[in-house]
Amino acid sequence: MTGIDLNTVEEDDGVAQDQAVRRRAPHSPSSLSPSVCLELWHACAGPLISLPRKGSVVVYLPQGHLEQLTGDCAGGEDPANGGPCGEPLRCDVPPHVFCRVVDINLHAETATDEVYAQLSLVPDSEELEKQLPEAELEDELDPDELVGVSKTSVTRHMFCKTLTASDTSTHGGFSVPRRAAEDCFPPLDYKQQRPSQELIAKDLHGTEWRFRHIYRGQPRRHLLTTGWSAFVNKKKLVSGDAVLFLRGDDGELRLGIRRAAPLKGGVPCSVARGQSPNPGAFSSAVNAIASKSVFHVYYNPRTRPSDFIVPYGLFLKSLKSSFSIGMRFKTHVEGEDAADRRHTGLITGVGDRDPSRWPGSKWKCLLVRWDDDVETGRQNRVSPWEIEPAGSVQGSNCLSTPTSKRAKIALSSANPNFPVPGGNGCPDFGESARFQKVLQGQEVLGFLSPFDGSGAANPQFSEMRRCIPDGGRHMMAAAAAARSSVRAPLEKPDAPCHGIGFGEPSRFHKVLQGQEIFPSKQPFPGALGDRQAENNGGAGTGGFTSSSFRRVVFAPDDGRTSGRWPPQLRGYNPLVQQQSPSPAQVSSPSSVLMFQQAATTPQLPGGGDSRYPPRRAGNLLGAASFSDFLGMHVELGAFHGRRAPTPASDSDPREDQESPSSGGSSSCRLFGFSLTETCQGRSMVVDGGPPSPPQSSNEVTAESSSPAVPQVAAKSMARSCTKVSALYDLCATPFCRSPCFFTLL
Amino acid sequence: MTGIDLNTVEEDDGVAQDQAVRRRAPHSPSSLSPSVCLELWHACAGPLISLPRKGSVVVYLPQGHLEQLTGDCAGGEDPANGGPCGEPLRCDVPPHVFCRVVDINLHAETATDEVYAQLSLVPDSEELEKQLPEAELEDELDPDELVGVSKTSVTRHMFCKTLTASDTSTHGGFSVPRRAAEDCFPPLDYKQQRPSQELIAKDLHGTEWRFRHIYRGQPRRHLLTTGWSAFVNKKKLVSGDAVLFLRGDDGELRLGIRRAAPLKGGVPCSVARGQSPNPGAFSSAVNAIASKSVFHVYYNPRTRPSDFIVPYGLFLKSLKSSFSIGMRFKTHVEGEDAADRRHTGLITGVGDRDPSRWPGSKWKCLLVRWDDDVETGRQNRVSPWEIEPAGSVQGSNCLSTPTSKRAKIALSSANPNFPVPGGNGCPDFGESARFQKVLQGQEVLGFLSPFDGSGAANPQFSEMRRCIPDGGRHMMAAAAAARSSVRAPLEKPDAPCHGIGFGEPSRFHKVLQGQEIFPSKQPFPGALGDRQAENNGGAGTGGFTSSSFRRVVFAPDDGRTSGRWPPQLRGYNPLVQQQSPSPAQVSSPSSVLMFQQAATTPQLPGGGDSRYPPRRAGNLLGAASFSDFLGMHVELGAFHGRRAPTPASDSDPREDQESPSSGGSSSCRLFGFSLTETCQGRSMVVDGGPPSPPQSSNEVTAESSSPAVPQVAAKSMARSCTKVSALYDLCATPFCRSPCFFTLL
DNA sequence: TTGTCTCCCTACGGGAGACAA
DNA sequence: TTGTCTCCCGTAGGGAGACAA
Repeated sequence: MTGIDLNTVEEDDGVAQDQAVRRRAPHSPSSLSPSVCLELWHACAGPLISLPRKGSVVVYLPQGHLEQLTGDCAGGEDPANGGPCGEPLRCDVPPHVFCRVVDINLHAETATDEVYAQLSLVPDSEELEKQLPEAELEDELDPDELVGVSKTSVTRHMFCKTLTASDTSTHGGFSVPRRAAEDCFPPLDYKQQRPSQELIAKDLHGTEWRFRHIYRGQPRRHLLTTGWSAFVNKKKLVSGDAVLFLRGDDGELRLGIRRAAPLKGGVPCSVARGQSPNPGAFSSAVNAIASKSVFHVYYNPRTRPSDFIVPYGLFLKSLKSSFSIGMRFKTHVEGEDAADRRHTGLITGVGDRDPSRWPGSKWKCLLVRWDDDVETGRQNRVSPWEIEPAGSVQGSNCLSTPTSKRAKIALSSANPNFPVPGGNGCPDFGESARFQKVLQGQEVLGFLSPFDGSGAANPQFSEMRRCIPDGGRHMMAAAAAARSSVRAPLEKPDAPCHGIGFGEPSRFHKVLQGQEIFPSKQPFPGALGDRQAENNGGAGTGGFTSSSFRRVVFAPDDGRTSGRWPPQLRGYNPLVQQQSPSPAQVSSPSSVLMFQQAATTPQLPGGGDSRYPPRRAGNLLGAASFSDFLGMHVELGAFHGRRAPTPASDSDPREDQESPSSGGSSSCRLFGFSLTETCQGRSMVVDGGPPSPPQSSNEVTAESSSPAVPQVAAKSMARSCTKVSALYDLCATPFCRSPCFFTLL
Repeated sequence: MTGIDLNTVEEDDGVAQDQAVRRRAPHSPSSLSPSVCLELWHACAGPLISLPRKGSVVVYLPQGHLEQLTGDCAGGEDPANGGPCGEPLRCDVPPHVFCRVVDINLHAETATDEVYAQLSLVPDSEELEKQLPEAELEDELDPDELVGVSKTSVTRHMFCKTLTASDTSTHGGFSVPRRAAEDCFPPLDYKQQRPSQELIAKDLHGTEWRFRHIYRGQPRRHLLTTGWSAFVNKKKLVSGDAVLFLRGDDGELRLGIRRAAPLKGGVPCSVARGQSPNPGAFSSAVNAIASKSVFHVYYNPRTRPSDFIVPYGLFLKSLKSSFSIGMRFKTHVEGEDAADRRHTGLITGVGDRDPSRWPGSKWKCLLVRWDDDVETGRQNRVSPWEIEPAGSVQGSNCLSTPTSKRAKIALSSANPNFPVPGGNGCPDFGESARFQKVLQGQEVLGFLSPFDGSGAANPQFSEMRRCIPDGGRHMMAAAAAARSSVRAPLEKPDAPCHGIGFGEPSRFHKVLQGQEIFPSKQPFPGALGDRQAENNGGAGTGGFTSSSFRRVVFAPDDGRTSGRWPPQLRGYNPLVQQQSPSPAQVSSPSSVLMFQQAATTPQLPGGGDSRYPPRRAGNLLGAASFSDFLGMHVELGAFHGRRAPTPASDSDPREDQESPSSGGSSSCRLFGFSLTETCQGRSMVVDGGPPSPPQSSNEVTAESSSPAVPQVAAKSMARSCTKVSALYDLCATPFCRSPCFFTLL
């Protein structure tokens, strides 16, 4: 009311009665503007959303597609009925169609702001088959950027808050968490008795929203008042939904929504997306496959994952895996109604789901019996890439055999909910409720302390690697799938695998709910403060020495490129890796999540608010970067879940020293796996030849285009990537199980 | 507030928060309920809306269809560019496809309440060609009911009011015109100090709306208060929109909307109607034609008329008409932006619009130059059925030659805006603004005094009939259409044309705006009152003697069967015709239109409110019946427009005597054309044989199945119908030009 | 630090008669 | 007869500090 242009509640249905309030940005009429909105899109989609990158290869399973389109994927039915075979649909397509992702378009529903993506696929099997032997791992490691992700995107500050009842009530405004306001909003003139300003934020559609931002009350707090209720009403926000603010480097505010539940009563998605009815979608796909032309699938982060589009690497891995009757497995099944749960079961059969139409299809080729039969309606058929072998196995899967070291580490964890760092080769997710939260799409912050600095033994690593079967590699375009054969990929099975810690348990818990604050007004200093130095020496995490390297680490565009190797994994100069800062102090539990990415103007850690010590390297990855880890190729979320939080408390970084995995060595590590040592001491066997350097190496170098970065960094990177690919094979964890949440609406 | 269940303003987008307010009628879940909603549909569509009846034959012009779908109908382009021929669309369909209307489904947009109809067409050329020689006129006169129109539909009372600013303001309710309230709403207990009641009305979707109806104020007036603003908000009504209430015989209230302008910001119609995109619509039509299977076109009363579906009869007539270069014509062109205007022009060329793809097509085969070139964007090509020969003709079109009498009559009109009754054979529309209103879909009440009671000569009629060219009759299913041959339509250009009066000018004006009240709480008495008798003698209009005849006139189902011959024209017993009542006094100008159709309980004209004298026959037709005249076969609106209002003032029926056209003769007349006289003195030349009696004659007789109606009435009717069919041929007036407003969305 | 509550106050809008076209 | 105005009044809801978790 103090001179600020007030927003009024507008009527619905597009009859804008108050044109002055919401103004469409002239430069972004209807599609998403390239840079900021990409970040916003991913922020709204949630960190678990991974998209294949443009140019990557996926496996399209028409059988699964058809089942989903015909609503026949409910599962739990008699497996003998053959699924949707009764229908007179032409299905003269192979069961596995290799496709190249030629385009990815990010969209947001006009009515609901719900984000979705359209993937354009082109059948591409011949080329793939030719390239297979060499391209296999390369493909998994290909660090190309996700399409559309701006490489020049810049530092952003953002926060995400789940709306409270007060936030959505008609009577008040929006209570802005203090640090969020300080970090994302322009500073107020606190000298005034009741400082206030007008904020203008653009949503995904480029529509401007104006809010009065005031700092008042006793005690003082930040509030959005005028304009807020209009926004709530217009977006039909309810308590439980989350809003996120994102500040670009230019100071421009972006505003996103993540709803707790899909907005009811809206236009059906298929209509809103101009999608033809279901049967047509499939037939068009079939036609496109026959003519090797492009077809489209829609990706909705909200809908139940469907695995009829599988990342190439994951599919390869599932082919390599040997699943035999009697083998126990575990997976993560997302029920339609209940929260996500982790389930285990027993493989009771292996066979085609539709022998007549798609013989040899891997789609739902495994018959399983779940341990908890109480929950009916669960599918008794799964696809190989949906599951992973579990603990006590009758079959011969070495993944289930933890090394003695790991077992010891795991046992050292007093809290079963938070397994000790390092985990084991067949990791346990611990208490499932945590993952529940994670899988609901709440934020997961980067708790990956990339490397713990120890160059300890890595035989375990190669050992596990050796166990990965690679049979089925030649079944690529197969109409008949073979059972996987065992193959030893690594000659040195004892690669070290040191885990790194998460934060202290409660914090970890909160973060998994997406409510954690990662406070830091400015990114991390070029020079290390005391606590950082302490971390470097004690916990073995490295600090940064130059902002250019930091930029490599935090490159925000990477933070949006789910399904890709995050820069940290593409290759890492050990020098750089030793300089990761220590984690910042974690604020009290709240429903606010803050993202902190790269800073253009590095600051001393002690600068700003000294109450918040610099964060450690793991945190530096940030939620956005962490979402990379949940991508298709490296489902690092699995690692994440397996990891125990680091014993180091944020309030006392010295606790890092107590981490069993932080042995003080300075080797390059990833989640406790010492990558550098693996590279140094052992040679990796990558299918008949040295690993080809990832394409991205130069790119990353160029990105962090400091002349100080030698070309050798790229080579190191390449080796690291190779190791990571081995890691990837180890990571067929529940997070990997549903790597892509594709759905054709 | 007095115990009535209040409606609250609900939120939009279907998230019904107040379920109690709007309740979906259990028996009409989503489609229109048969009886009441049919009337409501037509009421909402407006009286100018004419649909072909089920089973009738139309001509489908794929060329026009395609042009509309591809947005190529804007016209005004260089005619040499050939239109949309550049596109690679298959067009192996004949230019004229005769189709039978196998189904008509009435719909209403969920979001906007906008009414539309879906027509199901089946190509039917062979049958037609066989039946042509005999079926030609029969088809035109076929009095079958419009599909779905219940023949048992009963008396309804309805009114339509254009909303005022007060009606739509947030501050008040809806001011109900007194007579409307008394006629349509249940009576209030006027003994109370402030009588009120709750009204429940269902809209087109069956949704119930509740309103508090109160009678208060000083002076007293009827108001809808509580619930009204909710309705206004929900329907997004604005000042200028019209609401109509319709009371069924069961007392059930129906509620419709007729918007002044299409609701902006709504869902595109094509989406709302589940219609595939444009190109698909055409190809499906093409396929259906090839396979002689059904296809659908959508009819939207709001959209710009498109003539790619033409009534069979009209098409035939256009084939018979001779259009030659240099001939002047007139038409009614509805501009996209401006109001509807009448235009004249000169035919400058005759030739195929797309010689390569549709040689011989009549579609836009006439090149024209408009008289007023100022308005750009006008199509310089028209189809023959869009125009009519106009005044000064180089060709030999008798229609353009006014009789001396008519000229005299026209001159006798002091007010050029309201030409005297009778008009002339080549009528002038007079001031176009009036017709603007009519064509905007506002109500047009029945000003047709069907027959003036005299059984006088009808030579003029047969003369006109004789003039009907029959060339082109054998071009029916032609892929190559022949140019129509020139032929002298009338041998006696000076046939008498006696007009009958409309109301007094201002009233006429109001009615053309659709705002006239035709007050009468109950239909018209069996016995004539004084004024009625006065009218009968003076103006030559007949009064009714029995309610059964009256029922013929007012049959409500007829009022919904646009595009058919109204019963009055199917055949009329002169005895009956002499008994048409005189017009009731017209109330003061208002924005209310009341419909009064057949009454089950006849009342004395002097009964009820004596301030409102009985109406004359012309008014008795009522708007609903009048809409028949605007149908495809007889676009009587043209006549109507041509007619001058009767000089007889409603307040003084004796003025009828002053009408130059009501010269006291007692001949059977239609809009000044003495039908009986025409029929008697001249023989009709109908293509090698006497005119076959229209099918409708018996039917009408049966409809007015009073035993008092002798069979001779049917014969007389037949003759009248024949005459009318000749009239029809004469009536290729602007109203005829766009007889069907078909559009494929 | 922030969610919720209560108080205060304004604006909106519904209902009524007044008044005039 | 009815469109508009103005008055009256109830209520929704926005903004503020109080208070407590």
